[in-house]
Amino acid sequence: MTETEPIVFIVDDDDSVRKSLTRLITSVGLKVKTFSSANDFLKCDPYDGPACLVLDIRMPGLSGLDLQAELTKAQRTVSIVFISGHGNIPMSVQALKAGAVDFLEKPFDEQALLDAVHLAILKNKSLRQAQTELNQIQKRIESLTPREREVFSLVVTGMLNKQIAFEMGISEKTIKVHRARVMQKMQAESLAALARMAEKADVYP
Amino acid sequence: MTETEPIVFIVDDDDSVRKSLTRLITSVGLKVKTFSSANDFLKCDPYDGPACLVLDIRMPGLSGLDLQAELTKAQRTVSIVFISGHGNIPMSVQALKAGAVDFLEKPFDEQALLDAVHLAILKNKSLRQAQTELNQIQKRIESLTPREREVFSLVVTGMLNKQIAFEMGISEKTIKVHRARVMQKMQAESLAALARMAEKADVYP
DNA sequence: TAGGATATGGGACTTTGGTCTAATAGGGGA
DNA sequence: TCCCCTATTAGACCAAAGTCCCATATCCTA
Repeated sequence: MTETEPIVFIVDDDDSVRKSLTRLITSVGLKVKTFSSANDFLKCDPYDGPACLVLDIRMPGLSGLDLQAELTKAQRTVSIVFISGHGNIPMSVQALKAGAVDFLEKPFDEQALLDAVHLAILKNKSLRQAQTELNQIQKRIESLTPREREVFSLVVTGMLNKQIAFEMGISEKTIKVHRARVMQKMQAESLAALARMAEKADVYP
Repeated sequence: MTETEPIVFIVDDDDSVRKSLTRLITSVGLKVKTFSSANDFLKCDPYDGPACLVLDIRMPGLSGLDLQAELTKAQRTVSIVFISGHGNIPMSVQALKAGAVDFLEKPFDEQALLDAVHLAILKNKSLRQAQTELNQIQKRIESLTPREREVFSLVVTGMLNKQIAFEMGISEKTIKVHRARVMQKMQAESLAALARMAEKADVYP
């Protein structure tokens, strides 16, 4: 597994802002890709790696907040640092409540922006990691047959095969069969590992 | 276990604001307690139940943000809804980054405030619940002897007693003894339950 | 209609975990 | 000095889980 390089996306309709941001961010060795509108960014291929988005609030067409909403809807995980020339409090509140990493006013302190970008990349990395892990677990759960899923959810509560058999009204022998398949399909080498997966996938109420 | 009643604390130096807020919030059946300064609130006994704090930003003495910082430092879990007459973007950003539930500008929409308060109470409830659960688990972990803790962390990775014994260079028999004590002290009725506790307490890297 | 996936079970066997009793040994506090 | 906690181990035994190999009965699809 190669460590993918982080990319900083910049979406701002102002050409000079894009240029100065690019200069600033590339100066610390980060890769940059710029877009002059939210729609351009939405049209581009979702980047499969740690990504940060430096996003202007006020733009013709889709606004920064609109873009944020679209990305959330499309389940594209980018960590956003907002920059605004004429923002207001409700905007900043909405942005942060929707998960933005920071919200800076123009003219911003260069170091503050770089800090925010680095933090966003870090957060994005761990977010992506947690997400892919969860996806894998859920995909495995989907590969279970209905009966296996039933056994799975009872097993991870700590019930004995005997008890599960009674609960489901079938033989303990059959539970063993299902259970073995669950362990195999979930790729769990131990009950402890299975329980951890269940915990992450929120199988418990 | 009796369900403790939620309380809405109001901290604002303006008498008339306190009064109108109290009227509004009690009108939906919530209990209210008011304070005219941040220090007064800090001096009062930490309430052990779901709590929401409606907090003014600008006040003589400690500001709302100062109070938020103090509460965080003191590990007092209250969910905060900020209200501000003369706030600005950096303030709102700081407040939300520090975990505030909402940040409303005066004059605020009454329904918006009530919604925020209700949301804050909900969040506070689940926060408190997760916290007390975590505390219990950590207290139990602390009650383990060093050797037991070692066995604990190896057990929850799914290792067999035999493997743990080899890893620790002692007899499998001893592992069984430690393991039994771990289950007892952690109040886990099954390996699955133990693994879930370990997951919550972040025993894994 | 043949084959695959699913669900169900039995028999026989091994490994693993849990429990009970009992014992030894060192460190530290009353 | 004596007792408690901690750590260590043994033997005996039972319960639980996992693993073979096997068989039957659906249901759905190619």
